[in-house]
Amino acid sequence: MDKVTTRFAPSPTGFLHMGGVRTALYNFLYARKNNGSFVLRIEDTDTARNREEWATGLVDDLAWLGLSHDVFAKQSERTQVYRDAVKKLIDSGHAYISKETPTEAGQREEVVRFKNQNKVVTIQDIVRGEVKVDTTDLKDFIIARSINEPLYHLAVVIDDALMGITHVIRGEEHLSNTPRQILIQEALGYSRPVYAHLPLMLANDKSKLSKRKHGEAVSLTFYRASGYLPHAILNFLLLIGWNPGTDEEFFTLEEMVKRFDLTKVQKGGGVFNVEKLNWINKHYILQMTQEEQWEWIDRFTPKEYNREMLRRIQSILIDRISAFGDIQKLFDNGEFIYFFKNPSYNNVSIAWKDTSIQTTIQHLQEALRSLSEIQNVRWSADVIKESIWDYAEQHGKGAVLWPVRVALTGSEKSVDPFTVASCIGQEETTSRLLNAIKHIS
RNA sequence: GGCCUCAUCGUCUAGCCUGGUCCAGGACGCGACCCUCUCACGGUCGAAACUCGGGUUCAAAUCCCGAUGAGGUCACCA
Repeated sequence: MDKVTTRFAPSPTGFLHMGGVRTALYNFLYARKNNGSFVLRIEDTDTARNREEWATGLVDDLAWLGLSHDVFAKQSERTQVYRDAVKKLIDSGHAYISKETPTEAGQREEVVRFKNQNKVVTIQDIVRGEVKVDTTDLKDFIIARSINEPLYHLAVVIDDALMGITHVIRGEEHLSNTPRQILIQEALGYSRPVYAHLPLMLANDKSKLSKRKHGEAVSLTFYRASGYLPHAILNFLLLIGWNPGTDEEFFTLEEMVKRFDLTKVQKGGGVFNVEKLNWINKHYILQMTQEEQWEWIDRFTPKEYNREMLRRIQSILIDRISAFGDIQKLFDNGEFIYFFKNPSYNNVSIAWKDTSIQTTIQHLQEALRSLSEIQNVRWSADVIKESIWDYAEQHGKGAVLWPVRVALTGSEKSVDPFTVASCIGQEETTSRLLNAIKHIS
């Protein structure tokens, strides 16, 4: 039996989108599972729309995801192969040169059309089962703009055959195109690969995920830039359209390879839902070591934020984010900025509920007093808490702790006062308490 | 519009092939409560679905037919 060979064949006309990533993943997994070969083929026959940087980006994105390929090819470097095939088709009477009247700029006066025999094609699709299509209404479709310029369907068929692709795993949008490819395939005397048409990756409105319609948030680039982990993305995408039939949700790449099974692929399209991605990403962030987390935090946080403080509040940050890009969003929203600069008390009430100003000042002064008794070397959240806890319990935790916390943060919502105090240090804590007292006096 | 595909909680889905164990299971999200000075985390509990109509059968989410709905595709794009 032939060695299992799959391929991912994107065209470099834009960013790699999430549907494409899943297609790549499934192809990769199926090849690896069967000790086969995974081909990455850049489909750049449309010279007008291709751009080299997109091709480079595609390769880079796949590498970042860890979806390594065994064979790399570019259609633009294979023109001779296509030319030979076109000649062969014409010589054998399966295709002919046709005179045309161009209706748009760039169109040729002569193109190569396939001579359609109008037969019924029956496809055995792994995920869809048997699909029968009458190819009559395809007419004599165009397969090349000229002998040197093959069109998509022709190039795909030739490449798949010559590269020994055994399994064509691609999105359902190609199901309708399959009959015409099979026609070309048969005319060229190639054997037919196994087809598996994957359910579509849908947007919230249930239509096919597309950049034009749904914006940047459909491209891998967006998630990469937002600090999502490559493996979390793969794990998330894996589960849209496939599942192991158990309740398991997390898989290492090795487990994916071992468990993946084309016959368990879903038929219905699946909506790309970010909440679940966030949850999976968070799960993997929590699995990282502190050092690993730090590398990402450092990379995704603007330089102006003090790294020493950033390190101190690492676990707090990790607690609040689902992707590393969220850190900047948090800071941009004004959250946690009290770790980096003095708070202002202008838009916040320092006193707790209906506690009087007098009493609040008393509490703040008491906090100041007991905190000043802590030896600087012992300055830590636990010690700080211990030093004011009894007093707070006696006089009402809200009445005491709220003003202390607001004095330190200038915010109604924040991390607890003990942690904040321990992070900003004894001197700064003292200074902020003093400022707060001054502010309400 | 022609052709093709699909149809279980808001979303991802298990179950469907091999009808009964399903007044339909899990997860995300959501809600409530607990924890708690606030926020977040965490814990507990909860609401939430078999598109509709026929048929087959003692019995249908599961099989058959039809309707409806949704999506895809019909380029000298891929």
